[in-house]
Amino acid sequence: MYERKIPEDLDCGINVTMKVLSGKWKPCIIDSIHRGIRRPVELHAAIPAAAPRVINMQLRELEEFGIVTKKVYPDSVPLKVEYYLTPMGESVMPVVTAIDKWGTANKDYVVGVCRAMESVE
Amino acid sequence: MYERKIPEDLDCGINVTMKVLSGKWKPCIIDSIHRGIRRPVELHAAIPAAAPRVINMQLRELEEFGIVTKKVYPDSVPLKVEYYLTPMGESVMPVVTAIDKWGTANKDYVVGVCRAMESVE
DNA sequence: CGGCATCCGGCAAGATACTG
DNA sequence: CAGTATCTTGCCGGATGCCG
Repeated sequence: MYERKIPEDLDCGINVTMKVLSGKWKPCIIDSIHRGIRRPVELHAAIPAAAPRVINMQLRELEEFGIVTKKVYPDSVPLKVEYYLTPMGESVMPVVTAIDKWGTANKDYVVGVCRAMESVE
Repeated sequence: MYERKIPEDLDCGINVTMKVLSGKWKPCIIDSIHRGIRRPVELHAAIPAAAPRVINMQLRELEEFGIVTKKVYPDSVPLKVEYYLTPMGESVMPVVTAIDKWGTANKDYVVGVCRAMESVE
């Protein structure tokens, strides 16, 4: 669902959620924060494939939508920052959980299909 | 969540689902088919913003993953085709439903945030 | 460490036109 | 109506480098 930029027709509930969750790593990031991974470096360690810059971008987008909040420790050296889910962010968890659950349950199947597709090309 | 093409790291359940649902209109299409909208024209009517070509592309991708099946009526003039959810497709419905539910519940909030963002730029 | 600036490539998706 | 072929484009995200 992470996808491309979203249908502007926000009448449909689906599109509304898409608008907020669209971004290659947003669901992963939300899930990670929910699990207690709060600092950008840690997020990058948890999701190595996502470049720090991208993580940062997506965090700010999520912040704009009130899904996460940023807490800065100004006196900390080196600089320390933490992200938390807001109540609104917590309310999206059922969506993220559903995504994770289906993916986990059907991982083998999907991987199988992917392999088959690759071997054809 | 519809998003860009997905993390190849299919260890994470989230990425697995992303792999299957990524595409600007896939969740909408799945939801529509589930509601009994089966023909491409009807789907286009239901989702006017999605060009027929794109709907077709995404249908084929969903077909590759075994989420939908195509039924052709060869003797029908004009040509008639119908798409159905497979059992695997039905199993994704909880995800789609969760997406729709959250979006519907928070539509006003999200629209509000979007407006605020626009007026700033 | 956190995060902004910049440059660039890829690819999904829009537009259009054409077959069966 | 269903679907393909082309061409074009918007823009997300990857890569690097630098600053506080």
